[in-house]
Amino acid sequence: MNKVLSQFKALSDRNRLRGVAALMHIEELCACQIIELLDVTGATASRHMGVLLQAGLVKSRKEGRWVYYRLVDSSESLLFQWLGNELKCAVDLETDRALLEDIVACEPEELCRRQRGEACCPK
Amino acid sequence: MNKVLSQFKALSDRNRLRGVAALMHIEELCACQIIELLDVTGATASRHMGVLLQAGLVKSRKEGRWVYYRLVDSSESLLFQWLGNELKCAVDLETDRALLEDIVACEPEELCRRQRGEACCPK
DNA sequence: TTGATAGTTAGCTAAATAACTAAGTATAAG
DNA sequence: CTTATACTTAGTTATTTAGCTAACTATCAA
Repeated sequence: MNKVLSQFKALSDRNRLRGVAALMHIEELCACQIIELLDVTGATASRHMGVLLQAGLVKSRKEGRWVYYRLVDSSESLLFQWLGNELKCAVDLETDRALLEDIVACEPEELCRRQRGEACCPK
Repeated sequence: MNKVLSQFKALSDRNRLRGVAALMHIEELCACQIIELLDVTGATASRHMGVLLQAGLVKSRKEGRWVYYRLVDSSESLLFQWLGNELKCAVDLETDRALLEDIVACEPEELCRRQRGEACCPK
């Protein structure tokens, strides 16, 4: 039951759940995109994604300096089906969904530039 | 997403998950049976069941001095289906399942007698 | 090779939480 | 009415954890 427990623990944090919800919409997100979405430091985002990785809910791939995350293959499981249904109508995720649109409109490079204070793409 | 979050939080504690797992086997359990299963004080068991109640995962009914718990009606949901599947093979729940058999073999009255130190039913 | 950048790890602090004991509430029994 | 009993609530303590800053690693560019 340790695996199940670690998965519930991973999903029982608001920011991590927001990250998972985002990945149910966008398929793949760069670390810097998650930082932008959650509005936390890179360190915090990294640790959150680490928890999701450890729990086996998310996988990552590294491409140059960038790390990309997506849901694991078993994300068709009943758990994710249930979660998708529950979150479908979540009012408090609407701002996230809008924010996500802006975020994916940016290339990671531009986003990172923005994050270190240099003016960049729309919004 | 607050409801989902509270459900994940409720399920992300080992003792609460053990309680839910037990209720997936037995249908209805008295508070004193849960105390016995988890081997915690009454206060602790009560608070745990309170969390599960608040999260809408469990319901309770009072009968005289006894309080009985069972899963909510929607326990056929995909979440519980998934959970049932995951826990089916959980090795570390086997002792719980054996313990449960002993526990339900006792009437609550006998069990409570045992809990306050008086000798009682088998085991 | 040197410097910049994306992300992770380490160390710290503040907040959340699980456990206990003790006090309180509600029901049954004498 | 009084006492015992089943459970809950309040208050305390110890552990866990989410957040930050700072230091570190790895990759890219000049």
